[in-house]
Amino acid sequence: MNDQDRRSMPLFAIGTVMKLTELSARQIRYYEEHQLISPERTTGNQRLFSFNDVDKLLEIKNLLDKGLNMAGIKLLLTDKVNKAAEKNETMKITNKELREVLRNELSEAGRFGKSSLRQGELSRFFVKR
Amino acid sequence: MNDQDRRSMPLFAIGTVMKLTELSARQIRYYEEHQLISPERTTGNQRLFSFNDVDKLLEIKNLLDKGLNMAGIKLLLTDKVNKAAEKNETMKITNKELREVLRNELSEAGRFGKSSLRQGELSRFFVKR
DNA sequence: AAATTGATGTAAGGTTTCCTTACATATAAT
DNA sequence: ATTATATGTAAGGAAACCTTACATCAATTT
Repeated sequence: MNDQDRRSMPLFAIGTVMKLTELSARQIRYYEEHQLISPERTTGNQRLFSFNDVDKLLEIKNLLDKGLNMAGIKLLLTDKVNKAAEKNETMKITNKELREVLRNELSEAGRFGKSSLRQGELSRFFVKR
Repeated sequence: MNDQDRRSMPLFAIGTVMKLTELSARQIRYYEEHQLISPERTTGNQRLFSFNDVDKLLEIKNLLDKGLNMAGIKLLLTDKVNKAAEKNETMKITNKELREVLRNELSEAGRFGKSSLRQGELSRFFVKR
């Protein structure tokens, strides 16, 4: 079993994810509805989230705090742009530029919630190689 | 938040732990009853297990496979012996000897279950420093 | 300004998972 | 043979989760 397998293992119930991310169940389900995440299900249809899912949710939260809407967040998180970028120089630049543009359009922001876990932090559960 | 905090965070419902360890709920609760683990609880009294708990359960499973009984496992896992050993040369030796004795009393063992996760493996979720 | 859209709250009714307690069982120890 | 150990199983109840639907409130659009 490699890291990627571990990161995508269905582990957490939604209650745990709520605490981990400080998002409401409504929000989490809403983001799933809009295909930002797609947690596995138990045989009884209950959601089980992976580390990847939680990391994504933390990133979503981060971008929400900065004022982005679903569309923007989707653009930044969606495979389309980011994954394509990894394999394509031109895309990579486009992606970078996109991030810049979005970043510049942000309100100066800065006020953080009282989140106990910051975006990307859960990743440290994993071994970096 | 440091590694130890992360390792002891209450994260997993018992169903998840069952899959992770391939132990029955009955077994897991039994080991708690006998103070081998002590998972947190939700406000509604449902168990939430940490990485440490799961790692311990995997170790318990390992020792079970080797024919140890609760008493032996308890000796090997319990703070008393191991933690004390870290700080005391004499104890350390005693502990080592104890391990030897127990090891020698094992049936030659060897047959493993079809466990998808081996003892210690979950630890790799964490950063080793 | 009024209507629409986007994002989240909340409530109802139902299902699944988990809880404890208790008793059954099989193997091992005495 | 009896007792102890470790686990299975079942019952009844509580907690957590599910979907659906409607409410709300801010931001857009008309």
